[in-house]
Amino acid sequence: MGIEERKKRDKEFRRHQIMDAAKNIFAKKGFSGATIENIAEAADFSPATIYLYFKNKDELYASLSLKMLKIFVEKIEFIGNQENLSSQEKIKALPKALYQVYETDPLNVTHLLRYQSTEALRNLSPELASQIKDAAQKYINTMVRIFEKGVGEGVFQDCHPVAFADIVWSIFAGLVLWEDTKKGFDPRKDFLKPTLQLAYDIVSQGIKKC
Amino acid sequence: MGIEERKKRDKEFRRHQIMDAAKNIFAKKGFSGATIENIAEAADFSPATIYLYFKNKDELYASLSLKMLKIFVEKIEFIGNQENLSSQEKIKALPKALYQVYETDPLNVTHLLRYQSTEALRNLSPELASQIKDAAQKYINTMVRIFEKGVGEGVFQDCHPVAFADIVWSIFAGLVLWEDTKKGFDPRKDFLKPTLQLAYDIVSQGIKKC
Amino acid sequence: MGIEERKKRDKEFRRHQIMDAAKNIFAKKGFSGATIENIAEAADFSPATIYLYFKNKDELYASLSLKMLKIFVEKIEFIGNQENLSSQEKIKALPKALYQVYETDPLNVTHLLRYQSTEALRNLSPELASQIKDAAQKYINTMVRIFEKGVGEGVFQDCHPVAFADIVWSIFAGLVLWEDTKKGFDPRKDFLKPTLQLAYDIVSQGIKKC
Amino acid sequence: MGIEERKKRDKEFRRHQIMDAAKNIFAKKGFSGATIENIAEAADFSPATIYLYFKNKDELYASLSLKMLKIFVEKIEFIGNQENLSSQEKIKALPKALYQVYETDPLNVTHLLRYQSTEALRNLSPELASQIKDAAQKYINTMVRIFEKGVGEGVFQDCHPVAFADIVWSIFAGLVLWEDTKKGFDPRKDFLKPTLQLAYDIVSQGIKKC
DNA sequence: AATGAATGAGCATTCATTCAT
DNA sequence: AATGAATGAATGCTCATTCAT
Repeated sequence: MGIEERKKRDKEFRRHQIMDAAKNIFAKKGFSGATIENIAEAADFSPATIYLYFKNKDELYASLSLKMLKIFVEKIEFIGNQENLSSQEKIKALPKALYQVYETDPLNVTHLLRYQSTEALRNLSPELASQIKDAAQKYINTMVRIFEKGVGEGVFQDCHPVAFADIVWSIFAGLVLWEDTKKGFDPRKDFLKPTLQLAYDIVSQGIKKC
Repeated sequence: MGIEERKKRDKEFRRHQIMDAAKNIFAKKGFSGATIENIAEAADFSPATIYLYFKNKDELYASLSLKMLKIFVEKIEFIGNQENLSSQEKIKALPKALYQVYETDPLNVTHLLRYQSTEALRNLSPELASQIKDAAQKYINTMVRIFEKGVGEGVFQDCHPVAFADIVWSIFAGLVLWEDTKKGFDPRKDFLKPTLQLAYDIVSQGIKKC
Repeated sequence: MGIEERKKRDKEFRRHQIMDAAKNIFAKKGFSGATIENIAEAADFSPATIYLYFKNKDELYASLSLKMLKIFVEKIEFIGNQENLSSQEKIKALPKALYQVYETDPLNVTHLLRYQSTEALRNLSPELASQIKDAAQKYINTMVRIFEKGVGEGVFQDCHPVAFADIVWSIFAGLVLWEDTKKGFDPRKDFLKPTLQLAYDIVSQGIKKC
Repeated sequence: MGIEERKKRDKEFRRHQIMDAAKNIFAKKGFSGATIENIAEAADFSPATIYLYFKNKDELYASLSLKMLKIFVEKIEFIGNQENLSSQEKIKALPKALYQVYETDPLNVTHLLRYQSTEALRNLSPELASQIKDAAQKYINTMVRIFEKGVGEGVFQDCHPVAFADIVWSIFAGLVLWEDTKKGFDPRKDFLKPTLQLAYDIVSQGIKKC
């Protein structure tokens, strides 16, 4: 009993060891720049061992994405579940929450957002693909719920709630990537935080029922 | 003299021949999926010839991006210059204009937006890099001008104009990529146009001075 | 004692379990196409377990060959021992007998004949190698006896009996492989049986003393 | 004109350079033992260059086989065309001719015969496959012609001529492989030549009309 | 101007085999 | 006896890029 469990935990632990290493390497070198050997080395394993834990490079990368995605979803759900916040306040809470996740690991967040849907994410095992889809769906559901409540309360204008959820996410993704682009030209500049703030201010203002 | 000019025109013509071919191949196969040989073949040249016109694969790709970017800038400038439109109307004109460009060549636009700032765009020749920077700057200038005019007229709330320009662009980029992602899961769905519309409606509403 | 024996039998049983599985996998995928993992799975063991019963992949393969070889030898010896057959008739009985074995498991017979002496069969453990050699020797002895009897009786021409044994075997091997080759070009054709018949008719005619 | 031709010849020359190198490496290490790198090195080229001349390892190997096959076919056709030989004599001339080719390059002949129809020879480009098929067909045609002439003249017994051609080839192939096997057990022994002789003596005797 | 020819450098993945448990 | 876990070693093939002609 104890043995079984310990083995399982060990295995899970090593899986994470690999994912951690991969996270760093991918962030540093990009998806195609990173080699399995790099990752293996960083994880203190042999390349072949990586394949005991992940079907292939794509799935390893996708696992990382999924993990990140889940963190985002959690954050959003947390906001959605806060009974003491008004719908307005929930929208206003978004930029801070999203930025917090971004801050944890800027490179990987940027990466996730950029490669949201590259070839790398096609050809995944069905389970992984559906897990990713689930996470995305959860996000949408939460955002829709927040929005519809506001509409029901008469504080938000009535419009397509899923489209709204899309917009909220896209603003975040778009800004992260765009700021990244700009940083490419001039590395000193980093206005992501205030710009995010502004963007969601505008949005929350823009959906208000006058 | 005439000869000189003809030569130049010829050269420019062949450059475009290559870019056209490249555009299709990149769109079809993605950046790393496309090979110089593919492109050369499509352009009816030998691979080596490509290098007479472009320093390397990255620059070829970046040239394409630049071209697309210029089209966007043009469109935006055109809106900015329309004297008969109010500041409000100019903002409202954005989604249609941007979507029009998108429609021209969805794959390449998506591609441009995704790889805005990948490694591919580092290591460019200084000229090309600065040309891209210029185009981006032009876009920002135009958008800033539109916005500041509205602020001056008291119809827009006062906030950082460059941040506003960033947001406007990011919404577009973000939505295009996100819709592309969603299409990856369910190819039938394509709500880019109405969602863009809604997004800019919200924005134009959100920056209005009450 | 009883326990000892039971253990031995069990072990032998599992050995055969593996060999059976291996036979199928090798036949289906060829020697290099087959993986120990494939075989282990088919035998309901883990790969590591295979190595408790066979030194390595080569030996596992060779064990199979040996088994097949023994079947051939048996058949030939059976013919050799039939007192009621004349030397002539014994030669004439060969094609049917050989074909019968072939029929049992065409893929594995073909395989055995093709890889009779590949690298796979070098590096064997001495015991296995000598067992294979023994089987081959037995075959030769039997064939030589048959032939020499015929010579002694004055019905066969006098020639080198071992060479004769070699020829008899080679015709069989050669035809099996050649028919296999031809089947590669046109899978419908399969004339092995009549061609074997004809070949041994010619031989038995050819060695007759006029 | 001269330039074109010289280029072509050069190219052909390098192709042969590679084939020569490959021949040696394949013979020394076997098909799967040989690596492209080995071959490239032996041919004084880079691995990538090999692929300019051959689609892949399989085709390179098959080209070698084809070459060898053509030599065999030539030899046989030469015999078939010799007007001054009787049908009997033609059959009797076979072992010497076949052995002569064998002697040129025993390793490769053995190899060809062993892998006549391995996976390596599947997946070939249609041209190459058909060339090989053609060569085989030519051999059969020649042998059939020889045999049928003998039948027509009343010196050979009447039997299926293609089967006869198959047998003739199979005896050669079978004996070469079998002698190779035996050499594996005891390298000193090499009785291929006399055994071939004997085999075809038996055959020519066996098909004679009494 | 154009290109045929050549290549260096790179890389995901496979698998037989070992060994601690 | 059985195996889960780990790995060393191996390799065809691709492709951007260069350069002599």
